[in-house]
Amino acid sequence: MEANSLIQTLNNITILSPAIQQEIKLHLIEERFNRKAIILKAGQVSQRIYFIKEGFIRAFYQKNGSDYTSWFMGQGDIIVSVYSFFSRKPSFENIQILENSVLQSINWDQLQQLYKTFPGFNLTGRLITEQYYIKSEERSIALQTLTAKQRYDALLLAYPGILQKATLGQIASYLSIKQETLSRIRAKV
Amino acid sequence: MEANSLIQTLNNITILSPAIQQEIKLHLIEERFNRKAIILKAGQVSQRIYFIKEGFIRAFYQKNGSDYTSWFMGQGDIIVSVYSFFSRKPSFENIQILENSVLQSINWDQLQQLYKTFPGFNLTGRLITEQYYIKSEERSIALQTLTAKQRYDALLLAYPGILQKATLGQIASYLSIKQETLSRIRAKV
DNA sequence: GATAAGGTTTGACTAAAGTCAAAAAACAGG
DNA sequence: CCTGTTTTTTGACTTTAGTCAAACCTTATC
Repeated sequence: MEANSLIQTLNNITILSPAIQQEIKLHLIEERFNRKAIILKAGQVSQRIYFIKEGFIRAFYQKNGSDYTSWFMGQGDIIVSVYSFFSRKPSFENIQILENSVLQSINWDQLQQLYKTFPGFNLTGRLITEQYYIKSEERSIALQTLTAKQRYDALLLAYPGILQKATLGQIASYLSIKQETLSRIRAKV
Repeated sequence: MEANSLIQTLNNITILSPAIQQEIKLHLIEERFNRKAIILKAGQVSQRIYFIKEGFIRAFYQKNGSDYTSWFMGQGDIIVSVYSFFSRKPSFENIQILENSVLQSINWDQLQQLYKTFPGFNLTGRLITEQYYIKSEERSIALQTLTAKQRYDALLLAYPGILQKATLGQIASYLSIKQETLSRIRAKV
């Protein structure tokens, strides 16, 4: 089995039967995307759920004329605009490639078909959603209980190469501070 | 069928077969809890997932010597310390009754048994988790894009009776501001 | 209905982050 | 390697929220 593939990642969550694996492989497509490409635009309904085989990506939304980064995601992560993909409503967020990436994906209809054909596959979907829920909760806790400097340090720890991939403006918006503030935090060592 | 019961709420998400409904009813217990009772203490592994038939509840955690309210929840909500219940690790948060409540609940083993016996029930679990994920995301967005006053107004709108049930200290900690700041926001009308 | 405990408000001051503008540095293409 | 664009830093100033302490309410209880 190929390293860093979606199938392998799913198998690490819970073993999939050969039949499901076969069916997933049948629909999975692999694509390359270049830096700065937008793979989901706000206003569109998210149609595909992606797996990052290689690369670095962010999700962001705009409000009151500013950008807010929701997430950074790297190799091995599953990315999707949860709200739009699952509710089938227009997305409020954009998904943007930050470094040339190789993504595997399947579309909504195919995923629903998988759930229908293999009810037990809902277990995988549920576990992934639980994991992402916990991540989201951790983010809220960090925003409430850590200083801006501590959040910055934690981000660098989680994504060591991030300074080469994202701009300080993007990072600041993820940390919930202004770029000037981040610049001053960095200056102070 | 009883109004505001867990079974009814689950059926609104996706229709359950009579067999699953029967099995759930078999394990569901209903209990009354009084104001100030703690139904989950930090450090314990969360064993039960609750449905609020009636009442008002909050989850909070302690860090750096302060209380942080994670959630307020009312009638019709399903409550659980997601992290602890699903990972089976000690909870970092407490769940506290704010007004006398009637809760229905089942324990972890019984829920897993349900998932095992009825693989399609994972669909319900997945959809609920998706809903809660979206709520968590909305919370982060509110924290990033709304002023403290706007967050306060939104909370009052979501839970009109909250001022009679929770203290201003609890509300302030949910809004991510100090009690004194909330007091001043209220004074300025 | 006096008292204590819990909860809320106010005041004076401090700290942290935002704003706006401009300068400096880094980068990308021709 | 020059030039325009984007990104990052710096400065002066304002705004918002936090801190600590005291005073003031409200509620429950004896």
